[in-house]
Amino acid sequence: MLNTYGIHRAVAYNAVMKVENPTSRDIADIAGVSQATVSRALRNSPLVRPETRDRIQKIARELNYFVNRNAAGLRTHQSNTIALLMFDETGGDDAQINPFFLSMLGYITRSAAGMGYDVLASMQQLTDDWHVEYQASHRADGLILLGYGDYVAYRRKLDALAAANTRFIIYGAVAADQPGLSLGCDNVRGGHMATAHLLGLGRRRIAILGDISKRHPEFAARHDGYVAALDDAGLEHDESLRIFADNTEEDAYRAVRAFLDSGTGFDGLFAVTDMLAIGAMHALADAGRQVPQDVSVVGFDDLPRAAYVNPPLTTIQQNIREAGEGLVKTIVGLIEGEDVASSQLEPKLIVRQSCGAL
Amino acid sequence: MLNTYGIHRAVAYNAVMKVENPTSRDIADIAGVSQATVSRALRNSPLVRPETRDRIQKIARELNYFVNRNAAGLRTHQSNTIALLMFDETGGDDAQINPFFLSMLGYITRSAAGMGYDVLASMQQLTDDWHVEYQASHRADGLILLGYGDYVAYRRKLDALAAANTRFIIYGAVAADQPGLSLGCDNVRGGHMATAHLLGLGRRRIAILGDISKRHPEFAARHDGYVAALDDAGLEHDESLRIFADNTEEDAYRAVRAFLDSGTGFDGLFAVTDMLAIGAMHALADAGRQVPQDVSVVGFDDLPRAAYVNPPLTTIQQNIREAGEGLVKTIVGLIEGEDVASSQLEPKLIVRQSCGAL
DNA sequence: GCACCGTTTGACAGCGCTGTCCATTCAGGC
DNA sequence: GCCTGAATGGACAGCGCTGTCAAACGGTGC
Repeated sequence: MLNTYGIHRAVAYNAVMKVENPTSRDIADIAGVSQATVSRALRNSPLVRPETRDRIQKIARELNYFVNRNAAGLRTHQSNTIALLMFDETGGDDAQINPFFLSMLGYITRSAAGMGYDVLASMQQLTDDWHVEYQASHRADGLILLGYGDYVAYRRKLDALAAANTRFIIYGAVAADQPGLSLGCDNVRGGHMATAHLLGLGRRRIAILGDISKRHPEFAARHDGYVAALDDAGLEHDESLRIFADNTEEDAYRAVRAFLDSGTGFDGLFAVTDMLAIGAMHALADAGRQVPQDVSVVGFDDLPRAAYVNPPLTTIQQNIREAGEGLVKTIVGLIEGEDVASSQLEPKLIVRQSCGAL
Repeated sequence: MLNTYGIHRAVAYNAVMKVENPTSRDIADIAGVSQATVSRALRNSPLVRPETRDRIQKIARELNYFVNRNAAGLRTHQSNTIALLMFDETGGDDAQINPFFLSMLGYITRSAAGMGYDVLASMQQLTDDWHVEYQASHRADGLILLGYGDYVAYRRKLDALAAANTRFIIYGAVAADQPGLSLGCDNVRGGHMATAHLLGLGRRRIAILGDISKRHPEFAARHDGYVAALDDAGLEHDESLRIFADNTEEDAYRAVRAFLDSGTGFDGLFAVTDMLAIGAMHALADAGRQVPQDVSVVGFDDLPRAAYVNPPLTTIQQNIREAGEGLVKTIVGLIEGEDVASSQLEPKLIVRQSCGAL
């Protein structure tokens, strides 16, 4: 390949000859215009005459030419890429990851593509500061964090990101003094809905299942909604109806079995996630309790499987599509200098057969 | 920010001052070496004295400097990125996507990270030639394709990729004359294992559930294994025991209900995926058939939920971890000019309670 | 003291693109 | 015919890095 201008490799182009890894200069030589004009034409600049533009674009298409993103990115100081970081703090067992994330990933990549952005995906345990690097190295213009697991453990990261001036948005976990943008479902409202539904069916002894500590702000918020609903109904909330479980099906199973063994009476159960609800329903079934007659169960998330467990699970749906699209729209807005803010999405009660009137 | 050499913005550096978006030149000025030396030091070149290297790296760390990937990529003509394209041809309902993919994604991103590569994720319906662009635009050095759905529909894409000299590897779908590299589970062997297991339990009327047409080469291969196992046992395979279903739980449910209504007798069922098996088990239960007594069921994939359905599902496990890591290792090998080849992974029979002796 | 050599560093070009500034062209008005 | 201004395209610099080549440096042996 000659690169001496004037004897450029593509000058001798004709309909037959193809250039192997064409650059905009090759296209320019073939089209008989300057390289700058090619650049403009391909970005649909109004500065080039439509006929010229079309001719150039046609040649580019024929030669399978695409703008070199490294060069463009170097020049413009942006990558048109957002990094999607999935924090996996459940202990590293991939098989247990909430399939919810996969749907989200789909909506995120598609709506990012629609806005001209690529998505760099990463799933890791928390190590030191790998996440700061994405923006500093110009690989991504902004970050979306899908935190899953222990909030306390990654709160430090949020502070580090904020300190490094990184543009980021976090899904779900929202604590009052948290830096950066966030988007999540209105967990308080969701918890309220779930509990109010059980109350509406005449249930009075409603247990809550999950880790509602500060480690999981979203679960804690669901608990707040639960308490508020009880309060609205004029009921005290009974601390003995709190069942702790890590967010896995197995742990929920164990916890509910143990709770049943303890003999505490209850007629309703609000599990802070569907995975927990499903584990709980197995435990109830294995202990000979009828769902929904003896105990009515409400979950949270509306996993695909929620509709197929036995009985089908009443749950609170997070609008995954809105969430994914909202995350992208917000982070892109932040990148492009618009005025954006954190927001919450409305949860929705999905009624199925795991709840019944007393 | 002054960029005139000699009055460079970072020249006046002292322990307190920090540069905002440092470049290697800033580091050089501060360290009192040339920019080239900084570049070398950060890549651990043996050409720089260890003390100099350490000093430079320390400064870089302090200033939160990271190599600009666009600039490096422009210079070296590579991006150290692989694109992961998830073909979604199931009709676009994200909720039904196989959670299998999510685990895979985890292994892929982690092993890519371990080899110094980032992963660009994309989930799309098939459009024209978007996937060719990744390499041509220097956004990715190679592609991993996780095809899901209709093979016929994306076979055209594989040919286009091959024609454009794109480096790619496809997971799962393997047809004899297919271009490019592939890695998948040995589906014939898996189908054989599943069927042989049922035969070993005394089952003789074994139905097969799924779309085993050429649209799904991996399912067709599982069917081949099924036929081979029957053959090994001296049994004819009975075409009336083929139950067609799209790869969703609901469709499997409907198909099996219809099959039961048709009155064809059977005592074993090999579902070509776990999702199908789960739908089938619901259908059997709702029709009053006992699993495993009346009908023993084997699935394929070993989804996380397979262990938690009722009864727990006997299935063929694809080693997702090996698969994810193998895909990355192979595509990186291809990118870096090593001698790599397509390969198949050994499936494994996971025995649970959905099968029993007759 | 000097030529020689290995080690370490610096100077420099240029990867392919975009944005700025300048040159050319042409239509229309005088 | 000449001037003006809009429309169109070209020249050029430089984004931040890496690889090549050459220079400087500090021993070593004669």
